[in-house]
Amino acid sequence: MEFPNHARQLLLQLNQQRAKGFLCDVIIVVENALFRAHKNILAASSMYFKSLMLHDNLVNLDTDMVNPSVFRQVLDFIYTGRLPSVDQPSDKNFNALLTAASYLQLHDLAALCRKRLKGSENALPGKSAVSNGAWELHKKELSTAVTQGHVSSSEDCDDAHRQGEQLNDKLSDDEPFASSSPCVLSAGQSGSSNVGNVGRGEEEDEDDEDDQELGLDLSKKSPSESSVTEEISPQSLREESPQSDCISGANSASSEDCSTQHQDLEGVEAMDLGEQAREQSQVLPHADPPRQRARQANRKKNWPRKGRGKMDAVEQTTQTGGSEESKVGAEQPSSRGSLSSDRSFHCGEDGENEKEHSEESGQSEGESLGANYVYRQEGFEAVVGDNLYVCIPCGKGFPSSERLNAHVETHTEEELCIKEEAEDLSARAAPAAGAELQPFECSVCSKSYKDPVALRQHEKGHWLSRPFPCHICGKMFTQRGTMTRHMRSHLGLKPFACEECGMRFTRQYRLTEHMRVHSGEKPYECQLCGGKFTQQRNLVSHLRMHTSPA
DNA sequence: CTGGGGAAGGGGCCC
DNA sequence: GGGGCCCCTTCCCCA
Repeated sequence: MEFPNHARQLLLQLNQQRAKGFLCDVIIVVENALFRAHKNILAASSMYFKSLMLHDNLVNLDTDMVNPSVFRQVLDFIYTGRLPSVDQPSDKNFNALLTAASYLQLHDLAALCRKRLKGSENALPGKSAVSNGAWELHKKELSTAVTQGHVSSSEDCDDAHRQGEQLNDKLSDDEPFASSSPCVLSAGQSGSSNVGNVGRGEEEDEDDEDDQELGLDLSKKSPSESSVTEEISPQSLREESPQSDCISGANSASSEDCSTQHQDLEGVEAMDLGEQAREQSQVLPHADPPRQRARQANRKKNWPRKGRGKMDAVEQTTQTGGSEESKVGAEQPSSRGSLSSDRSFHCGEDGENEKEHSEESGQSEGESLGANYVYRQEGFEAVVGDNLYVCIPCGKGFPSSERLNAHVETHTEEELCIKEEAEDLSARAAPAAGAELQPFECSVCSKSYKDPVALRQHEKGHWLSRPFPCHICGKMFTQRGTMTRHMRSHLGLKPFACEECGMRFTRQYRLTEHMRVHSGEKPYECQLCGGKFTQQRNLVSHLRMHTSPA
């Protein structure tokens, strides 16, 4: 007995989830475009992806091999088994697709492209026939992988390699990049990052130092993490909550999906989100092993339970089948001056939703205004065409962040001063009649304005000194390093692992600090009372207690 | 309920 | 660009 459309329905759902960013657990970076997807699906489609998905939530692809528009088609193919909905796909397009498919070891897509290219030499083959053939092959392979359950992160390299050989046998062709052995690529299993390796083709090099040569390498590794590299980062589950799907504007998920995703998914999510969340936690019963171990260790050693704030909140909502909204609430940035980052990106077609979320979460209009202060990402094509990076002050669009940054520098300080003065004057001229009349406060300097337009005008000045935007949330940073570090937290990349308890950190310093928990070292001593502390910041906090008036 | 301590997250800044 | 450190902040636990 077999339900005939089961695999197809499953893929359809997955593709819709991708369109929504729901449960997406990996981000693929292609030039300036970010694509969200499911590790399972990518790993089931390509040995190359499979080897990369084990350890990284961020994959950086070689832009010589694939560009954003081609990868979009590739991704559509992976999720649908169909060629992209291009009216008249040119041979050039198929060549680009073939290159990308070969590079990514998507053998069925490569075969399809070759078939199409060969066919075009004679006569155009029946498109539907080709698509159906591809679909049958694709469906068979994917459904097998999917029904096996979650692609085990601990699945060994031999298995991957075996399957790769099978695929290669099946499609034994002159794959230009098929020699990229997954086993070599997955050197990360022994502790090195794959992010930087992506796209290096046959020039594999296990030297860690080379890992950072390409693109964004946010995954700097701990010197010793062999014991934990195979775990799914709990952060990845948190960070890539459905609310983060704004990035999935880049996913496109083909126009037909976008047009239907709301109808289809709203029902699904309204009814089943909690169920799915529960299922997710069932699939990953040890979704947070490092922390669990840490807590166990704490209990064992009678340490206080670790307070993890936001993560705990998310964990609770997940365990109880919490709604998307509740997760968002738990994820709100708490730091001062935050530009409401987690709300500030959204699907291009989802503007209404963003408004709804803002209202639901009780933000003031001024807060939600932060949503406008982002560099345009993929998904905003309808607004700014190819120039996705927009200079806020002057509104000009640029095709890349680099071009935008170069442009931003052309705004002179003089120009800024004039603007600032004008803003100050208008601010002073406004009646000082209390917060009700000036409810829009600058997130940087706390100046208040009576309307969002004035506030926005004022805040422009701040951004020019913050030339490094986060490509995920749009938040601006003064230094590239800070932005990179910030990106790590988005992506759940915590390369520094504690050998004792498995807890992971985004910064080496944090790990050093944390290790004192295990060693019992308390190097910071209060000169007034002799109290000792593991963290200097806690000593500072403690000293305030001494100095503050009783 | 409250305040203090422990532990952790994030941003700024300097080197 | 990365490391180290500082600051502010949050959350949890416990007395």
